[in-house]
Amino acid sequence: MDHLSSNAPKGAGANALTCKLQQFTRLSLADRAALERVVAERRRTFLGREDISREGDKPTKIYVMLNGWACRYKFLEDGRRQIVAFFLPGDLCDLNIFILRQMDHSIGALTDVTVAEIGRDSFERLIDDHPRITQALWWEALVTIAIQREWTVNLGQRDALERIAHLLCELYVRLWSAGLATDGHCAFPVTQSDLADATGLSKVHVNRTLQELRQEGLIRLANRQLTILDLDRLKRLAVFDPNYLHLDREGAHLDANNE
Amino acid sequence: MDHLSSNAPKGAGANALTCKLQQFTRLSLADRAALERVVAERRRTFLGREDISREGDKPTKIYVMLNGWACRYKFLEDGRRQIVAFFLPGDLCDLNIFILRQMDHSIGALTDVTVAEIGRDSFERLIDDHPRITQALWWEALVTIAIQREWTVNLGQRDALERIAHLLCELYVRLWSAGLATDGHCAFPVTQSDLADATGLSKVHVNRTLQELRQEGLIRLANRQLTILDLDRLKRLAVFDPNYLHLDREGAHLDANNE
DNA sequence: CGCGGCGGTTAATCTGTGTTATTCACGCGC
DNA sequence: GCGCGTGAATAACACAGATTAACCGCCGCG
Repeated sequence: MDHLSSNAPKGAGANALTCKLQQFTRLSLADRAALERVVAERRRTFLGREDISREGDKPTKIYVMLNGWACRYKFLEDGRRQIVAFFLPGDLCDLNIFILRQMDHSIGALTDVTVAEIGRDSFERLIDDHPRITQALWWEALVTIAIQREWTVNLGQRDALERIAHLLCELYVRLWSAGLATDGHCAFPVTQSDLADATGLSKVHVNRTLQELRQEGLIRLANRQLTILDLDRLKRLAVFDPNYLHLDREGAHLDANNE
Repeated sequence: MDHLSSNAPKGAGANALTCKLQQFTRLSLADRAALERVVAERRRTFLGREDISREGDKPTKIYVMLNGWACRYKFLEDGRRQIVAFFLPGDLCDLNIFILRQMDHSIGALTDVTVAEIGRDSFERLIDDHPRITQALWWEALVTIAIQREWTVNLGQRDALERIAHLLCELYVRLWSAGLATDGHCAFPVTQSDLADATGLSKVHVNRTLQELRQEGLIRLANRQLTILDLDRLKRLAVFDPNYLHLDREGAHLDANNE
């Protein structure tokens, strides 16, 4: 087991999706079983750095991330690259993607990755039979858009320090909500070069900025493991308002129990 | 009629939505009639600079822009403001917005604006009865997301000149596809200050950059009217690839005729 | 009629971040 | 064991774009 696959903690598995959707709405046993079934139907694995889907491809499947990290990215013709989103376990790509004739961006694996491929038919059966899942999936999609908007704000308004701090906050909270982080600690398999492509900074400056966060006693980051030492202070520094992640489920915040 | 309302050309009206959706799919007479009906049900107008909906509000309606320009924006706590999207006639805000408990951003009118408010029920009736409209609306939503991603790329990778050029290209093409631009000419009611908030540049630098575009003979911009003098060159400068707007309707590109 | 505010323009100065380059540590394949 | 590629860490220097400030024209308003 190399350093890449070790970035995907146990306990993730098919549950990451279920776990995340339950942040929004209660799911019945039947709902959860249906999710597990659909997700188990057809799996694929990709190696780190491999493309999961490429700009120009005709989209035919919905992918659900089960394990590992990936990213959406776009190249400009002259080679510049922008990462526009990170995929974490439990995330899934645009529900309606097959409406479009071709992908306008690529999806690349950052670590070794396992995905579930869901065909159009299975997907339609799932949402026809399980209204709560449907609702939860739409919520997931809206959060994805909200995140994209927040990235626009991040790149447009925040300076380097705030920018990286904000990204760390977001990823930490998202991992936490998928059950993949505790006590300020999580896997973090993103290289400084990837961070540069995601934040629109040079990798040299990403390095400088990470040093600063370390020296401020805000984070520890080494060996693809991140520890946030003072989340509150990091949030304040980043002007991070978790609102846009819409994680607030009415009343039932903590009970991931059976219905 | 003041200079604000003059920015919304005639011929827009309820048709802007229909016109745009037909870029993607053929709509039958019945489809189009249904669209007109829903859009005529309940209208509201807003003055320039007025907020159409505010961060924190509970979303209950879907808005369709009929006339005028608006924008989505977010404030950071310390007052910095980022415009994350422009709304043009024919655009509509997130279809599923009522799934969320509160808005995570605001929508503000840039000019005087007319919108159609569509309630949940009317909307559900519309999509139940008109599968082609449903498909076209999803397509519209996917394009909105794709635009948001492209803005991320724009802010992350392009320098000031490319950035503004890119935004001008996007807005021109979108207006054109809504039937609101011809021969390189369109209304452009966005102040330099708004442009600054949208591109993440200072307004001084926006001014300098617009000068440069003018001196290069690429655009004419005055009195809230934009003329693009050399679209091809502007696109090349901006590294603009219209792919992400997904405007390609199979075969039938130009026939807006009856079915 | 004069005043104030907004949008646009220009200039001088400062700074955050990019660029280029070098070095080090580590793991991998041969 | 050696060479190589990749990720990380620093340093010196350059520059795109921010900041601040002043000024103009226009329009609406008292």
